[in-house]
Order: sequence, then C-alpha cells, then structure tokens
Amino acid sequence: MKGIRQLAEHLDISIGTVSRALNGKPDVNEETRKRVLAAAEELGYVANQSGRSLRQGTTNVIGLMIESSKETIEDSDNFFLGLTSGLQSVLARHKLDLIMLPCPTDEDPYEYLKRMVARRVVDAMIISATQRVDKRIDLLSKAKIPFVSLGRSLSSGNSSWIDLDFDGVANSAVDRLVAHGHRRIAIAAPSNEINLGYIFLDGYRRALERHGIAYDPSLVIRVKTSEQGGYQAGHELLQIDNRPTAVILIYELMAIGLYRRLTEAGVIPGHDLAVIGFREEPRAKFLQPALTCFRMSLHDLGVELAETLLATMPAYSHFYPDSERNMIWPLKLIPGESDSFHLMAAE
Amino acid sequence: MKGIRQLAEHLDISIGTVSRALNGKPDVNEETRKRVLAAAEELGYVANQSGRSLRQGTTNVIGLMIESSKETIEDSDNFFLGLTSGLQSVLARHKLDLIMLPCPTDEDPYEYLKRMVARRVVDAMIISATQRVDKRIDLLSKAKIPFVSLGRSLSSGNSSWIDLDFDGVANSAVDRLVAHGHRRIAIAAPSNEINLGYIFLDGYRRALERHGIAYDPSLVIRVKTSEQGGYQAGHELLQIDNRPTAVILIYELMAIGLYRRLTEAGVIPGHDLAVIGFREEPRAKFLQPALTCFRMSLHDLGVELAETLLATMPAYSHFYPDSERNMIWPLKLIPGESDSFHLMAAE
DNA sequence: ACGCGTCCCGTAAACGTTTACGATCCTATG
DNA sequence: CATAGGATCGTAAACGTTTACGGGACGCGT
Repeated sequence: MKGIRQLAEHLDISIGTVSRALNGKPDVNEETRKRVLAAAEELGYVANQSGRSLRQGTTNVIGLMIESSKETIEDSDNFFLGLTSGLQSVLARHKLDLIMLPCPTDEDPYEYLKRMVARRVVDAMIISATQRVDKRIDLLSKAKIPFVSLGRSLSSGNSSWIDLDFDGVANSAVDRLVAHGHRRIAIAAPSNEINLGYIFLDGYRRALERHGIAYDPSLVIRVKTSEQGGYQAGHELLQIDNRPTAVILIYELMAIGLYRRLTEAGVIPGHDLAVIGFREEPRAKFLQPALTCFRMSLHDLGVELAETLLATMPAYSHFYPDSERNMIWPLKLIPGESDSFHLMAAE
Repeated sequence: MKGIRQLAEHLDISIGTVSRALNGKPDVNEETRKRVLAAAEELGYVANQSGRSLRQGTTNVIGLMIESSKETIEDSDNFFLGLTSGLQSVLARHKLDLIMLPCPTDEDPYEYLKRMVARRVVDAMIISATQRVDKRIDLLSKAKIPFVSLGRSLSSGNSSWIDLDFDGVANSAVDRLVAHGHRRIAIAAPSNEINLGYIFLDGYRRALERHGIAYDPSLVIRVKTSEQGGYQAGHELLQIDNRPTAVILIYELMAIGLYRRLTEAGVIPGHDLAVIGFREEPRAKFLQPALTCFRMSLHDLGVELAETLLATMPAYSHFYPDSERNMIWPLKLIPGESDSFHLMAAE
C-alpha cells in the first residue's frame, strides 16, 4: 500500500473524498465513508505523516525532552518512564503521540532543543530539569511552540509550569526533625543550576528561621544527585565539627550512598544521624532503618502535565478551559524510622 | 525564518542552489556555499523535516521502541536510558537522531509498532523484549524497515539481532554453585513469553545435565521480573519441600524482594540460601551480603546495536562492512558473597 | 417552469524540500 | 575561430496530504 492515491483508485473514488472520509469531515456520504474505512483497514493504509504534517503544519506528536548527565545516567531512574503512562493516557484521547527526545550527554541541551524545534518534529514540548535561568524557555516562547516545564524558572514569565513542592518538602522535613529535638540539621542540595535546588534551600532556610535556628552555611552540602553523591555527602557530613544530628536529602537514591558511607564509619543511620529523603522510590525500600520520605504519583503528575500542556495549545485548549497554567505539585510525607529516634538534648 | 524560499530570496540566489549548498552537494561554487551557510546560520534556518522527508522518503530518525508493562513500570530501570548514550554516539556520526517510542501500557505493542511504521516516522527501529515468536519481526521485515532486535526470536529468520548471553550466564551460575557444593539449584524465570527466559532455562537445564544433576521442574519458579516478583519468588522458594540451597535470578532487582522475603522468614541470604543474579545494578550495591552477579556495559551494547542496525541500512552499510548481523553479547561474572558460603554436604 | 438549498463529490492548489535536467558562461584546445 | 567540455546555476517536477472551491444532481416550494 503506497498512498491515498492508490486507495482512491482501488475504490474508484476521488482522492479528496477519500481523505475527507478518513478524517471524519462532513460532505461525505455515510455509505461511502464506510466503504473507504473498510478498504483502508483491509489494505492497511495509514496516512503518511510527512505529507500530512507538511500540509497542515502540525505533526500530532508531543515531545518529552530528557536530560541525563554523564554522572547521573547510571543512577538515573524510572522518573520519565513513570511519567509517560499518565501523559499518554491523556494524549491518546486526542490522537496525539508521545515521543521521548533524549539529549545526548555530550550535546548542549539548548542546542539540542533548538535543533528539534527548528526541524518542526513536534507540536509541543515538555521540558524538565529547569534551570534557575533557562534559555530554553525563551527559545520555545519565541518559536511559539507550546510547552510546559516541569519546574518553574526565573525565566518563566507567564509560561506554563508545574513544580514539585520542594518548599513544602523542606518545611515539613525541618518541622519534623525539630519536633524530634534536632537543632543542627544539614541539607544535601544539588551542585548544578537546577532551580528546584534553590527553592529547596530557601524553604529549608525559612523553616529554620521560623524555629529560631540560625542558618549555618557549613551545613549545606552540594553534591551530585546520585547514589555516588549520597556517598560523598556522607563523607562530608562526617568531617563537619560539631556534627549535625540530622540531614535532609534532595534525592532518595542519595540515601543508599549515604547509608553506605555512614555504616563504613560506624555511624548508624537513624540513630546517630537522622535522615529524611525525597522522593519515595520502590528500590530504596530495602534500606534499614526504613527511610522517611515523600511520596508522589508519577502517573498523576503525567496526567496533570499533559492537561496543562494541552490547555496552552490553541487547538485543544477548549477541552481544558479551567486548567491552571501554573501549579505546585504536592507531596505526601511517608514516615519511616530513619528519623524517629528521639535525641537526648545534647546540651 | 519561514523556509528555504525566504532564505533564497534574501540571498538573491535560486532555491535549488541554496538547497545544494546546504546539503554539501557538488555543482555549487565554494564562495556561494560559504555565503549560504553564513546566512542560514545568521537567520537560524533549519530545513523543515516534513518537507525533506516527503521528498526523500527518509526521516533521518531512528526509533527505539520501549515496552514497559503496568506491573514493571514502577520497578523499571535505567536500561533504555543507559543504552541511548552508546546509540547516539554512533548515530550522531551520520547525523541521525534517536527518539524513544514508549508503547502505552494499555496498547498492544504490535499494533503500536504497526502504527508507527505505517506513519513512516522513523527510518529504522530497534526493538527489545523480543518474544519467543514475535509478530513484530514479520511486520518490520514485510514493511522493509531496517531493524535490529535486542534478543533473538524463533521468528528472527535472517534478520539482525543481538542477544544477551543468557545461556552463558545460566551455565556460569550453575558451574559456580556446583563448585560450591550445591546440588539443588532453583531458578527464577520470567512468567511472560520473552524469549530470553527460554534461553535462560535451556542453559540452566543443560548445565545441570552436564553435572549429572537431574532436572526438577518444581525448582523452576515463574514470576514477574520486578522487586515484587523477587519477593514472590522468595515466598515460593520457602514452600518447596526439601528446600533448594541456591537460586539463580534472571533479574537483579528481584534480589531486593527476595532478600526481603527471606529475612522475614529468618533465612539468611548467602548463608542459608545462595543467590546469583543478573545483571549488575548500581542500586543493588547495598545488598548484604553483596550479590554475585553479571556485568555488562550498557554504553558498549548501545554502540554495538547502532552499528549492527546501520549495517542493515543500505545507505550506511558500507561504513560497517564487516559487522556481524547476529551476536551474543558477553557478560562478566562479578563475584560477591551471596553465594560464597560453602555448604556442608547435606547428605 | 423556475429558483433555491442541500448533499455529495471531483479538481486543483498548496505545504517545503530535493533533484533531474537544461541553460549559460567561461576556458582550453584544436 | 570553432567547438568541446567543465563549472555553476536556474527551472520545474515530484513526494503524499489536506482543503478551498465549484459543480452536478436532486428535492421542494412558489
């Protein structure tokens, strides 16, 4: 089966009518529409995407850009795959397909995105790992490509975003640790320019202030968001004099490395050092003591992302009239035992 | 910047010459080529992919199909993301882009692939999770879409594939366990129709035979390849009367669940029950005792996949003249402690 | 009989690119 | 000088769709 022309000839109908029949347009007899659909099914005809895109200027494809640095690719998790399920459940309703665009580790994400945008291979984009100031946002805005970013940015302007509630996470974590008697609380934040690192630290700082605890910069550890980074964090924690009694991790896989380093040094996690991590991961279930952490549904987040995105696309926005353009995605605290040993007042 | 026409007008050159200049064709003055390239860079012109695809019948995009069932998506790992790095390093040399095509969990993989193929959105495909008999292979062959499958199949015919050496893995594992004195060796295989499960079991069976150990079907446990499945496997292991003294797992994440179930029952992994897993995963590093398992480089596998694929594509095959169409990908044994406690002869 | 509207269908242009072909100019060679 | 041939460029067709437009057939009311 070559194209619509062969299909039309086979049916002895004009090519225009066949197209209208297939696309559910009016001005076509219900009877002939049946014939056309049957023949298409029988001959296995599916419209060539290039031809269609060229004519309509639309691809019916949504892109999910994926970044994974050389350092974290080994530890990188099922985050994006977890998202796809929710995304697709919404996109499928509009006959939109999702493709993932993995940015090569040795290419600049901005340049990569620029290429993809210029080639007009997707109608809209979802980007993540949003930086504090992110050129990609300006790029997409100027190119008038609808998009939503997972993570707000200083560059966001009035574009759409959904951000994980890292402010809330930091606050609950500090509250909980303080309630358990901790006063010296360390925090492991990412070493790159990702914006959620800043939000996380801000929340941490303001929470301390709320509890009348002085902010101590030496308790802020900047490491990679990986198991390796967790190990490194543990290492640095042990060096601090007047060692903190608790630590908050921005990424749960770090807990594995942290536990490892602590255990090596004879420091018992949860007993000698309280630990709270983000986010709940099935594969960290094994940790002893069980990690206190925050839960979120990747599927639901995917659904929300898709709806927010569609709301920004003129052709689909009427389906989602009252969709928020911006939103803070809530996390739920899952109490474990890694922070529940009460401390004797040290002084 | 709209299209090549505007670029041509801006340069006051014909549209054909511009196209030739951009694509490095002959019959264009070196001087004007410079001008064209400069102007394209300045105005940010990039060829529209749809137009190009339509004309040349080629998209310059390679698809990596991703399957993840509802059950395993939570546990699914960085396998595909790990592959992309190697894939892209090769594809980039030929200006080919990689996209990942995640099959929705509620859609039949065959139908999904059929849609993607018919829409002509990629030039070639990489498929994985190959089934014992896999209709996708016939589909791609008939559609004359170059492809390589990760995992051979009974349907493979003379198509290209790379298969992980599960036969070798099963054999080494059995050899090692027998050398440690084990005679009753269980095996946890996947419950679906994925072909590597069969190969794994075959290898296991032949290895037993080689050692003069009778094959006992009750020692074959079929579970999902997830942490949950590992737990289930542990559960079933404990039910077997005349309990086996060792178990081989087809997937390393299963070890986490297995350890959990064993510990619950007071059975010490590595001591009361020897364990060998596939494949090495950074996140299973924490397990105590350390898991004996098999290592492979995802990056290198990606490289090999890309080269094998390109070798099947007429336009690129001359770059890879002596590339094997089929290949067994070797794994390296990483000794841990989970199988190294020597047993007293039980009888 | 005439006009008008509705239903259905065919015709052809347009989307942006690549490429076969032919045209022009210039140089070298006899 | 005539001509061959190389270098460079312009022209136009083609890829597979969608869709604006117009036209024929038919029914209905006047």
